[in-house]
Amino acid sequence: MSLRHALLGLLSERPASGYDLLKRFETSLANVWPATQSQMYTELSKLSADGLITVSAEGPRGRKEYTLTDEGLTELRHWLTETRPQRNTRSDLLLRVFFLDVLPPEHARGYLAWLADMSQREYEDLRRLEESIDWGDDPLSVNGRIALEYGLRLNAMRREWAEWAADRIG
Amino acid sequence: MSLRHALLGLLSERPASGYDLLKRFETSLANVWPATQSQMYTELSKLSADGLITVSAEGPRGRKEYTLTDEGLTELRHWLTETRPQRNTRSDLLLRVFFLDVLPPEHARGYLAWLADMSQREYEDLRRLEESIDWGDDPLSVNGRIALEYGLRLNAMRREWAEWAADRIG
DNA sequence: CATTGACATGTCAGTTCTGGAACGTCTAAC
DNA sequence: GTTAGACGTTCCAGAACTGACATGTCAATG
Repeated sequence: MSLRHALLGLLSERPASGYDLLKRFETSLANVWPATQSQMYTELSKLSADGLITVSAEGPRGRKEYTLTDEGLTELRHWLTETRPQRNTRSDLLLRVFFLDVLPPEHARGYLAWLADMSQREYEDLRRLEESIDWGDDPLSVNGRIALEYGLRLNAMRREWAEWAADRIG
Repeated sequence: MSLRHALLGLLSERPASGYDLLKRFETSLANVWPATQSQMYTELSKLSADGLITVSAEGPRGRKEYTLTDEGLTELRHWLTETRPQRNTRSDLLLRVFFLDVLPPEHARGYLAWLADMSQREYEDLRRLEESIDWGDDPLSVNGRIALEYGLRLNAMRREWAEWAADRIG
């Protein structure tokens, strides 16, 4: 149900079309809330029907530019302040750990080593991303930087943990 | 699609009924892969229809005990070795961070402070859980301990990050 | 013997999500 | 001119998931 709020959030910065939002998603929110194209267009229609956003302009190729309404902004604020994240996140990654013993130890260690590598690679990708961005003082920069820092710390922690875990097996 | 594998994994330890699995889930896997009762019974039926598990005994009150078949074990091993976790996990928590600037700074800091507290509480809960369990040398203890350690490290990291982030705002 | 609570399964309507297919338009480059 | 590629939207079948409701049995307690 939070794709809704992700879209409201993006539109709170500036008006955009579904296509624009799709692009913005790819380069930012996709990491924390993956969504497909069909899901986004569907959700935009619903948001529009619910009056949280409105078609503020139509461009070439049937382009529809959506703008956040006051009601939409209220809903976004409400979501941020009155509701708390609750859904336990699913982790395919950790689920596997529970059943590692059905594999021979060297395979299990192999999985953990792969995890460590993957975390390291993601860490480096994020570092490069961090360096490639011209961080300003604007709100989006501050928030984006904070979210990115979370990713950095997560991947660092994950790598260390995977290495620690590999040692415990066998 | 991984509830399937969670169930296969649990059944690889020993045969169990849907009800048994439900209980086992609550106390272990629920943290990494939440699932409802209806989902589990539905999935058990499908697994049985697909020949990955089989009804090995029927008990009182319509109890059906399921046992992993060879085919099921093969599928479990295949999942563990041949496939890689890919789905980016959704994080309601991080999603909010992106839009924190629509709130006044003190509210934003309040959210991060709440996050830090929550992480601290979860950390302590896990510590208590860790101490309450009699960890043996069996495979499940080893794996469970490893998964728990992940939770500990994650919450520790999250708390530090939230405190760091609160400092950056305003 | 009545009741409570754990045991035990099944079904269903409604929603969300996935992974595509389909369709059409504009622009720049060749 | 035409064609490739970016732009742009809509629809859909099927799977997964949620949050109930429905139904009944067995064992122990009072």
